[in-house]
Formats: sequence, structure tokens, C-alpha cells
Amino acid sequence: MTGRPVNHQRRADLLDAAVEYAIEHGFADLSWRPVARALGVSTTTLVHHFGTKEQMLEAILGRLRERAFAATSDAVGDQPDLAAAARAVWTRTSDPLQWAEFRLFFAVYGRALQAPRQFAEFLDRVVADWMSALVDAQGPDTDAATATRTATLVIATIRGLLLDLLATGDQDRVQDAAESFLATLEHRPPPQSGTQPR
Amino acid sequence: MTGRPVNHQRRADLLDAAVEYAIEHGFADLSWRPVARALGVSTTTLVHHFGTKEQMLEAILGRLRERAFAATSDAVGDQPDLAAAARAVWTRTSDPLQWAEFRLFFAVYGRALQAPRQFAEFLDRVVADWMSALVDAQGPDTDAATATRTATLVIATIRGLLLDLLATGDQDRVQDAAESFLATLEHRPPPQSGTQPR
DNA sequence: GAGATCCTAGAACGATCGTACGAGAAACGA
DNA sequence: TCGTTTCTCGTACGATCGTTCTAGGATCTC
Repeated sequence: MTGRPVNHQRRADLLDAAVEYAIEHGFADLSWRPVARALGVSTTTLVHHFGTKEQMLEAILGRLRERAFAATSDAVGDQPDLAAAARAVWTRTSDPLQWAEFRLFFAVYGRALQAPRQFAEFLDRVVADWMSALVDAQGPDTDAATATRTATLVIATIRGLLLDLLATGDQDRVQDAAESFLATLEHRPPPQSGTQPR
Repeated sequence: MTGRPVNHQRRADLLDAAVEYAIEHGFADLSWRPVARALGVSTTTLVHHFGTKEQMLEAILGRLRERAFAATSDAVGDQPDLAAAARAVWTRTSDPLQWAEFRLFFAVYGRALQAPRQFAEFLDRVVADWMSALVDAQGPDTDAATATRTATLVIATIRGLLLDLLATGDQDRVQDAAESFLATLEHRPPPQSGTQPR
């Protein structure tokens, strides 16, 4: 006797709705009851699908990281080189329509830094996911050390600029600095060994 | 009849102790009673000196920003040019002894991003303080636009690298990227008087 | 149909939350 | 010393917290 099958979609829908709630109402004081009210369900339903509050927070963390990464990784894959990839990432992340989501992203990031045990996976992947994408974007002819160094710098600069943008809202100044940074990437000589990059 | 004078030092001492507590125990679930226990006072004493919990959080925010800025601004003032100043800032901020404090810094930063009304002053000054210091470090011969652009980029890169370092703990990779960035600053031509913004 | 499992809800538990109140000790000017 | 203000404390209030319990439909296999 198998009984009623588990509805995985239901949990996914609730999770997405919870992420939307967190984007709008903040991550700091998230608790069962207000989320349940906003989602039109009972707290018991949330508990049933997520287990404990800690587990719901982890689920929100993970989903948010997925969304943030997905929003840029597509763009990166289509670009011919690192400079174009970096520009594509910056264009997408600096879009004011995404500000609320990235505000939550950094709120989560900060919280994860202070609870590294609980949010270990987030901390691991919040850098590693983008790293591998940006290393790949540099092609197979860039030596590993240079590729890693450059990818690290691109991630750091974009996130730092985004932190500035979200804190000050000063689009002109931050965009100016971003252009300057992207220009250095574009004027950087492509990796030429004996052979041309394929 | 003046009565007993206000003891400002007392509040300052309690605030510093509260910041230390937040560095150690995190910022997310800060509440009167645990802080009071750790400080060896009653919750009433904290309420007396800080008013409401919101006000205590704002006080912690402000004090933390002061400390973070003070730790670097001295160093910046003594340096002959921007490259040296940036290196000095990076050297101080990347010191593992400061990691716990910067973890709190970014936790606070993220929280402030999601409550911009409440923490408006933090968000204003978290960029502006460093900006003015790094613009000054470029001397009076650098034109304003270039100085602003460069300072924005230095702040963003250092903070982005620090985010990476705190999340991954990968000192070698991050330090390598930081060296690469600092090198570009050092090889940048200093502002020639008479000619040449680039 | 019967049996099993999932989904949802309401009620209730003890714990902790922020805050207010009253009172006693301490430190000042008069 | 007296009046006033600060500082500190214990206590208590109502609200909200995360979680558990109980139970009634819903949806599957047999």
C-alpha cells in the first residue's frame, strides 16, 4: 500500500512564494506565522513541508542562490570571452528590477557568514558556482592560475560594486566605475600561446 | 538642582561590550536578555542606556562602522599615493584576526540593505567615508571624475575580495587576486601635472 | 470499496521576546 | 542634610515565537 504520493511541486511552489515574501519583507525577522498568512496557508502546512524553521531558512537560502546564479549563468554561457561574459553578468545584476532580490542575497550572505556551520553549502557555492562559470568563459587556452585569479577578481569587483549600488543607489558613479573595470578586461590581451584560442 | 550627572562613558563602555558580543555571537538573533547576561548587567540597565532595541541596534551599527573605518583610515592617511593606501587597507582588512569583526560588518551591511529607512545613516556613510579618504589619497592633481571612479573601484574590489575570503577562507586564491589588482594600481601612471587625465 | 499515506488546519504548549513599572542606592548642587 | 537626577535591579505584562498534538479530508494502491 503506497498511499497518496508526495507532491514535490507543492513544496517547490511554497518555497518560491516564501522567497518572494523574503525579498519583499526582509530576511531578518522571518517567522512561520507571518509567512503563512501571506501565503494563505496555516503554519502547520509550512512545518509539514519544510520541517523546522532552520530548514526553511536553508531552503530559502539555496533557492535564492540558485535564482541568482541562474539569472547570470545563461548569459555567461553565450559569451565569446571573459570580458563579454563579465559585461553580461554586470548588465543583469545591476538592473534595478533585481535590486530587491540582491538586497536579500546580501542579507543572506551576511547572515551565512555569521552561521557558517548551518549555511556551509551556501558559503561553498556562493563563490564556487560563479568561479567555474567564469573560468570556463576564459577558454581552455588560459592557464589555470591566471583564469582563477581573473575570475576571482571579476566576481569580487562585481559584488563589491553591487554592494555600493544597493547601499547608495548612485547609478552614475557605480556604472562609471564598472565601465572602467570592464574596459580593463576588454583591453587585456587574449591568451595567445603558439596557437590561437579556438 | 542638577542631580547626578550623566555618565557618557558608561554608555560607551556598554556599547563596546555589546559590539564584542555581536562579533562573537552574531547579529541576527540579538536580544536584550542574552546580551545583558553576557555583560553582567540587567536588561533594565541596557534599556536605560539605549532606549529601545532598535536604537541599540543602530548604536551597534554605528560603532561598528566607526571601528571598521578607524582601522583603515589611519593607514590611508600615512600613504603617499592611492596604490600604497589601497595596499595598506587590504593588508589590514584581510588580517585573519579581523575576520570575525568583518563577518559582523557584512551581516550588518546586509541587514541594513533590507531596512534602509532604519539604517539610512549606515548606508550613507559605509561608502562615503571610505570614498573621501581614498579620493584624498589620490592628491589634488587627479581630476575629480577619475579620482571618484578609482576610489569606487578600490572600495568595491576590496570588499568583494573580503566577501570571498570570509566565505571560502581561501587565503591563497584571494590574496593572489588582490595582488593582481594592487599591481594594476601601482603600475598606473601617477597624475602628471599639466597634462593627462587618461 | 479498504487501507495507507499525504496534506491541511486549529488549538495549545512552554519559552522567549520587548517593554513598563516601582523601588532602592549613588552622586551631584544647594 | 535635602532635593533631584542618574543608575541599577527585580518583577510582571502581553505578544509572539517554534513546535507538537489531534483530527478531518484528499489521493493513491489494492
